[in-house]
Amino acid sequence: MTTIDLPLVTRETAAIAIGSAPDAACCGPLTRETITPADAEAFARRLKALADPVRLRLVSIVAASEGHEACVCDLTEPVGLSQPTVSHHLKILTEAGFLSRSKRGTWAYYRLVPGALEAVAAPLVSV
Amino acid sequence: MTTIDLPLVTRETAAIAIGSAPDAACCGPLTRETITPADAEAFARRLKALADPVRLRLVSIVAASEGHEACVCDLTEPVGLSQPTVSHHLKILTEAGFLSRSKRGTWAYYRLVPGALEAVAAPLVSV
DNA sequence: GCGGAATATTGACATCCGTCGATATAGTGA
DNA sequence: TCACTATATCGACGGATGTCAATATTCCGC
Repeated sequence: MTTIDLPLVTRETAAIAIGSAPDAACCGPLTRETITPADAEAFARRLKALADPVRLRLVSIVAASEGHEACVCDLTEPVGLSQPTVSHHLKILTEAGFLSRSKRGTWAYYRLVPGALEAVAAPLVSV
Repeated sequence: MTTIDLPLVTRETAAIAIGSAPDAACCGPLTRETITPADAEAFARRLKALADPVRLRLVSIVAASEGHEACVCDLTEPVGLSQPTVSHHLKILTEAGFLSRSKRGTWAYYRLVPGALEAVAAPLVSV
């Protein structure tokens, strides 16, 4: 069977998953007006998912892989960590909306969600 | 006396503090080629400094303040935390190169380092 | 120099996080 | 149905992190 698990859709990621304008991440530019506590909480949650050296490498490796996707077995060796740990990091990235998971056979293929990285970068740029 | 504490200059922040081209953050776009473990470590360290709701609010409040600077006494009440905790967060942001500290009298004024936020956002955008 | 105010540092505490080994789950092929 | 493979989940452990009260430090005005 072939199933596709889209990333967990929350109020923050809905705008990205649905529309074609991923710029509406969570909030306007940080430096224009003070961010609300709720928006800060949501934005911090997504940044935290990315703020780990292993997860940054996983995102980078997936994006640079053949067909822009990779299975867990392809990722374990490059990062030098156990399979459960790699699966754990991939789950965090998927739930944060950065990766999507599609299972084909016994393999689970992960790929970058288009616009997700740009969306999290948007509030950081002034103009 | 009046002293100015520039943010801690490391190999990662040196390019920002010195030059006028803050784009050379640490690495090229994440999605173009796989990031090196060392670059991932450095990039994660800077993202982690930003990935906290309180610190995001502090950055936002400082940037939106009069004269683009604020002292600790101005920041304690808005975030609703104790003075030591606010000083702790400001130290983390300063050491990560996002804020600079200048002491005038008993007060310590913090301001946003120009280009620091844009520099951390750069590796996340594809083009 | 002394008292007071603003800030930084210290020490303690609870919680969260990254990691692994062991195990469970799901799919394949014989 | 039965091994075998790939992946996910669980439980445990050590280390990092956010918070506060107490204290130290630094600076100003008198």
